[in-house]
Amino acid sequence: MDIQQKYSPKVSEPKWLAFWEKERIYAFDSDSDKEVYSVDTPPPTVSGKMHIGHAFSFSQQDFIVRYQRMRGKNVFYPFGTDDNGLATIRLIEKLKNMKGVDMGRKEFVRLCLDTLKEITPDFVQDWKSIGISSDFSIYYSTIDGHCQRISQKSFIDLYKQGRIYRKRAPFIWCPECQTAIAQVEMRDKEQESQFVYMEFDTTIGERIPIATTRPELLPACVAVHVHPDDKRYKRFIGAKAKIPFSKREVEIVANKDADMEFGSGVVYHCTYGDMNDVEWIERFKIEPIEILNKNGTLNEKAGQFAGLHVKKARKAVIEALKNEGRIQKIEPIKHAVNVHERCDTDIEILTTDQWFIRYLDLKDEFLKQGKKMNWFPEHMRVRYDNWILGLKWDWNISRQRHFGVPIPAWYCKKCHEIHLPEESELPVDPMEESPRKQCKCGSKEFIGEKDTLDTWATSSLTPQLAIELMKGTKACKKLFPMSLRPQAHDIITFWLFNTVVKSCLHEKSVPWHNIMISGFALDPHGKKMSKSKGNVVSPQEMIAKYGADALRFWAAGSKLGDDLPFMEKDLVTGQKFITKLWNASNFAFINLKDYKNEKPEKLEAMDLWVLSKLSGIIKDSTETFEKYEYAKTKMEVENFFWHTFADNYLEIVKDRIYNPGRRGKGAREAAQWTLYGVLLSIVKMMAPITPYITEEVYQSYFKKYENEKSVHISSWPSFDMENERIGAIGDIFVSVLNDVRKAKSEKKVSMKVPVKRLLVKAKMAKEEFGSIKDDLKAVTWSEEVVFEQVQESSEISVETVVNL
RNA sequence: GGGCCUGUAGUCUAGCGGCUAUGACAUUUCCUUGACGUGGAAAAGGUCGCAGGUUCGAAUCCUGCCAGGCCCACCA
Repeated sequence: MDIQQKYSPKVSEPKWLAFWEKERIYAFDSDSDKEVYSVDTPPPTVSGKMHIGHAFSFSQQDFIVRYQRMRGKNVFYPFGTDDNGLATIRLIEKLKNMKGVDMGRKEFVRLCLDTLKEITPDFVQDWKSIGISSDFSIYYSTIDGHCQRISQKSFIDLYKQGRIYRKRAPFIWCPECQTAIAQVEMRDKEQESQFVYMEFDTTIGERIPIATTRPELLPACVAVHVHPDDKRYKRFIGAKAKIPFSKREVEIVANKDADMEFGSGVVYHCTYGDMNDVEWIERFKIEPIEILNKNGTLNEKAGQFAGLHVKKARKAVIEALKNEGRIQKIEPIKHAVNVHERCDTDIEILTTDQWFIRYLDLKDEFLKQGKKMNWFPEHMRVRYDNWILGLKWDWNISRQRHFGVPIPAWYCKKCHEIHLPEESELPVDPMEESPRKQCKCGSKEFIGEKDTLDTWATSSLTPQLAIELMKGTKACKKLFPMSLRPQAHDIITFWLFNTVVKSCLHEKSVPWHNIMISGFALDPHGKKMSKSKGNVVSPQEMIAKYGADALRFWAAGSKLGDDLPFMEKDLVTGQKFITKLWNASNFAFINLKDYKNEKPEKLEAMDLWVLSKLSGIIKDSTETFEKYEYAKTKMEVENFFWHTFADNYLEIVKDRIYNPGRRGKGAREAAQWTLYGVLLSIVKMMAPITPYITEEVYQSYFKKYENEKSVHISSWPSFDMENERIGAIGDIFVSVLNDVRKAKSEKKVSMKVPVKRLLVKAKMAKEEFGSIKDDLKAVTWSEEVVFEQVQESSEISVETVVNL
C-alpha cells in the first residue's frame, strides 16, 4: 500500500467508500447467531439534495451505530427513502414543469416513479459520501410495491380490528392542495387581518354587535353565542338574530366558551370557521350550512356571494354590510392563522368523506408505551406525552391526491357495501382493478376508492418495511422491536408517535428499545436555516472543501438533542485534527519499522503513565458512548490524543527512540510497544466519528499486524492498566516539563536550549524519581537533574528550579 | 396562556454540590526542535443572565424575574 505524504480527504474518502462497498463491510449478516443491533433509519424525503440538518443528525446516529458494530453486534442498518408525499409531488412538478392535477392519475404516478428512478441514486450518494454505514443493499422506497403491500396490509388489518372507519365529517382541508390534512400538518402563521364589528337585527328589536375576522362566512351562520353571565347580552338569550342578505333567523344561545373579553363578546357560529364550530354543532344539535367548495370558492348557499373565492367574498360582504349600515368599526389585527405547512394556504373546514383510524380511546396506552422506551435525551419524552394529551381527533389517513399508496377499497355500485382485497392480491390499485368476488347483493359492479393514504400512514411502518425485506432469514425474528430509532426532534409528533401507534395496534409492542433525538443545525447566529433567509449551508460544498470527516467532527461537537450553530471555522478545527492524526501516525510508524508485535518484559514509568491514562479514557469513552454521549467521547479522546499523547508522550519517548544506545536495554522496544497500542486505541475510538482518516491510518499501518480487514469491524478497545500511583508520578513529570517549557518561553529561547541544572522538589520516593529521571533529563534537555524529596500535603506538589 | 430546553471569556462550548471554572476559534509574545508552522511553548481574556434562598461550601440544588429557542393551545 502506498503511503501518502500528506493526507487528502479528496483522495482517501472516495477510495475507502469504494472499499467499504466492495468488501461489504457494513453488510448485515442474516444467517448469524450474533447479537443483533437493529436501527429504524429515518427515510429522508427525496426532495433535491441532502441538507446540512440531515448531515448533522445522520452523522450522530452513525456514531452510535458504528460504536455498536465495533462492540461486536450484528448491525441491521437499512436505508430507505420517503417518496410518496406532497414534497415528492412538488419536486416532480418542478422538475417536469407540470401540475399533477392536470394529468391522469395513472399517468402521473408513472411519471413520478420514472423520475424517482432517475434522481434517487444521486440523492442517496450524499448519504454514502458522508460516511453513513448503512447496508445500502437493504433498501426501500415508501412508494415501491413492497411498501405499498405492507401499508395496504396494515390498512386491512386495522379495518378488521374495527379500528378504521369511513365517515362523512367536517375536517381540516387545504383548498390549494385540495385535500384533507391532519392536525399535525397544520402550522401557525402570523397574518395581518381585519377585525370587523358588524350588527345583526334581532327579534327583540335591538341590534347585536358581532366581531369577526371571517365576515364572508356570514351566509353559513347557524347560531349566535353569548356568555351566560354577560350582562350586556343576557336579554338576547332565547331571541333570534336575523342573518343579513337572507330571510334566515338563528337562535341566540348561551355558551360558556364565548369569551367576554374578546371582540364584542358575541360569537357568531358559522359552519365552519374552525374546529370549535364543529364541536358546537354536535353540542347544540344544529344543522350545518356549508357554503364552501373544495377549491375555496363559495357555493350557491352563499346567495349573492356565490362563486366568489373566500378572500374576495370577504371584501364583498364587508362592502354589502357597509351599504346597509351594519358596520360599527373595522380594526386592523395581527393574529395567528392555521395554514397548511406545505403550501402556507389558510386551511378551511370542509365536510368530506374520509377514512380514520380510531385511537383517541388508546391515549393512556400510548403514554404507557412511551414510558417503556429509553429516550435520549430523557426530556424529549415530555413532548411525546404533551402531544398525546392534546390530541382531539382521530387520525385521518385519507388524502385526496393522485400520488400515493392507494387505499385498498371498493364500494358496491348498488348497495354501497365496502369491499377490501385479500392479502394475497396486494398491492392493489382499486382504480385499475376490481374485487374478485361479487357483492353480497349480487352486483358485480364496483367503484374503486380514488383516495390515497396519508404519507405518515406508510412511514409509520418503517420497522416493518425494513424487517420484511429480511423475511425468511435466520436473523429476521431478532430484529423487532428494533434496538434504536434515531431522528430529529421536529417529528416526534409525526413520525415517532405514528410509528408507536401502528406498532401498538399491530404488534402489541413498542417498536424500539431506545430512541435518540438529534437537534438542529443552525446558522452561525443560532438562527434556523431556511432558503428564504438565504443562510443555508450546503453540506456538499463543505465536504468538497474539508472532507466528510471534518463535517462529522463538527456534528460530534454537540450534545445529543442540542442545536448547534454551524461555523465554518469548526470544520477547520476538524481538518486540523485529521491532519494531526495523520502526521502523528506517520511519525509513529517511521519509528515502528522494526516493530515486533509482542509485549516487552519491562515498560518505563512514562509508558505505564500513558497506558494508565489511556485506560481511563477507554473506560470513560465506553461509558459515554453507551449513554449516547458521543460528544464527550470525542472531546476526551481528542484531548488525550492531542495533549497527553502528541504533545507530551511523543516528545518524551523521542530520545529513547532516536538514541537507543544511550538508554537501558529494551527502553526503545517499550516505547514502540506503547506507541503502537496507544495509537491503535485512539484510532479505534475515533473511528465512529471520523471513519475515513481512521481507516486510512489503519490500512496504511496497522493492517499488517491486525486481523480485521477494516478498522470499522475491529473490536472496540478494552484493557485496564489504570494505576493511580503511576498516574501521579507521570503528572509530576509533566508538571516539571511544563515548568521548564515556561522558563524557556519566558527567556524567549528554543525548547532545545540545554538546562544546566534542573532541581525537582516533590513528594515522591527516590526510586520513583529514579524511574522517570532519564526520560525527564532527555525531554527537558537538562545537563544535570537533581531531586529533593519533600513532605507536603498534596500528592503532586512540585517545585522546579531551572538554571539555564 | 401551558409545557420543555438553553443563557459560562469576543464567539462556540465543557463542567451540573467541593481542586486555580474546560477546550476550541480569534488576540498577543516567543520557538525555522530531525511527524506535523494545517506545528510547538507561553500570555492575556470571566460579577458562570439577574435577584433571593438552601448549604460549612453553589456555575451546579430551590424560588422568582429577564432574554432566546422549540412544541402545543387560543385566535368567533
